[in-house]
Amino acid sequence: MDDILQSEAGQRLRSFIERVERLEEEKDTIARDIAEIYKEAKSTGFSDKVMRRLVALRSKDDNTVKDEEALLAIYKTILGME
Amino acid sequence: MDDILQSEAGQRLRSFIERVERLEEEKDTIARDIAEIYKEAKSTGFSDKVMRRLVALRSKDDNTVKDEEALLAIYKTILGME
Amino acid sequence: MDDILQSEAGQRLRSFIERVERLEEEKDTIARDIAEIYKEAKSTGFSDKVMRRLVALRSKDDNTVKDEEALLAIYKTILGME
Amino acid sequence: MDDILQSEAGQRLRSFIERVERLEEEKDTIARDIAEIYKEAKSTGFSDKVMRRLVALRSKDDNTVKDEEALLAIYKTILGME
DNA sequence: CTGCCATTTTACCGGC
DNA sequence: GCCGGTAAAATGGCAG
Repeated sequence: MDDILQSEAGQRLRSFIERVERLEEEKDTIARDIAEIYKEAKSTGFSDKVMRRLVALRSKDDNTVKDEEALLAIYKTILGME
Repeated sequence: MDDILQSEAGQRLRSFIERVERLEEEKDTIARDIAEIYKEAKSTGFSDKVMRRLVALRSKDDNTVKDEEALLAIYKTILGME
Repeated sequence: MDDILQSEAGQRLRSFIERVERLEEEKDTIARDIAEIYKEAKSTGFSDKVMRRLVALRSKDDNTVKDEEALLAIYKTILGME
Repeated sequence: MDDILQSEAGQRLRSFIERVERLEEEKDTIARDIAEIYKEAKSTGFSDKVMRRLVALRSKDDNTVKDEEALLAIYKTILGME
């Protein structure tokens, strides 16, 4: 079994996994930080839900957003949702 | 409208949003890095899918995993899944 | 082992699992049907993405929707997104 | 505006949406039924979490599962996870 | 280019 | 009322 653990392949796999794990940890930390901010904002009276929508919105191409909104409005009209 | 933009609340909201956006950017970068590693590993002959499962597995509490596995085995037996 | 398979508990577990599986199957069938409709709609020129938003919208309480939209508009103003 | 509401396209859109909504309703009902079963099973002493894993497991192709498990075991060995 | 699969994100619904 | 976990939805990447 030693030969497997010490093998080229084994060392490569181990390296890949460890690199991923380190990055995952960083990612989780950041995700937690983001959650913290929303929480803080919420406790100040802002809606975290709406803030999330806002952030998502800002990250998208402007024209795409406009187009979709326009289409949505049309569909609403067709369905009589004024 | 200037009063809204300049208001305490306005400045706080702006600050929250900008902090989130900065962190989101970092998170995306890391996510890309992780994807890169899996891709590289895959091109070396490893299964990225199984590697992902492995990473997920290692991130969980050992006893919890053991307990669930044990229970799962029992249920399988009961159902005749060998 | 026969005693486990034949036990009260075993029979109950089996029954639970089988009932779930039957329902899951039905659920999947319906999900597929829904996907079909969106696909058909898309091929007729409608945007499936916008249609999904529309359906989601209609399933929510009107006031909730209105309130969120209003808040979003306010936040946009604060951030100078016209 | 009447022409839009009465138009071919309008009627088609309306029909699509309504069909989707009807199916979504059915889907929700079934989902509720499934939740009920798990709840009942749990109150009888079974782990709903493990039962869910079991159901998921059974819904997958046997060989795929076997192959992945085998590979996972190999990777674990390589990493010295007993 | 389209459909499929996996991942991520969001919403929901329990328990505490 | 908050938080955790769970299920659903949406997005993005991959293969055919």
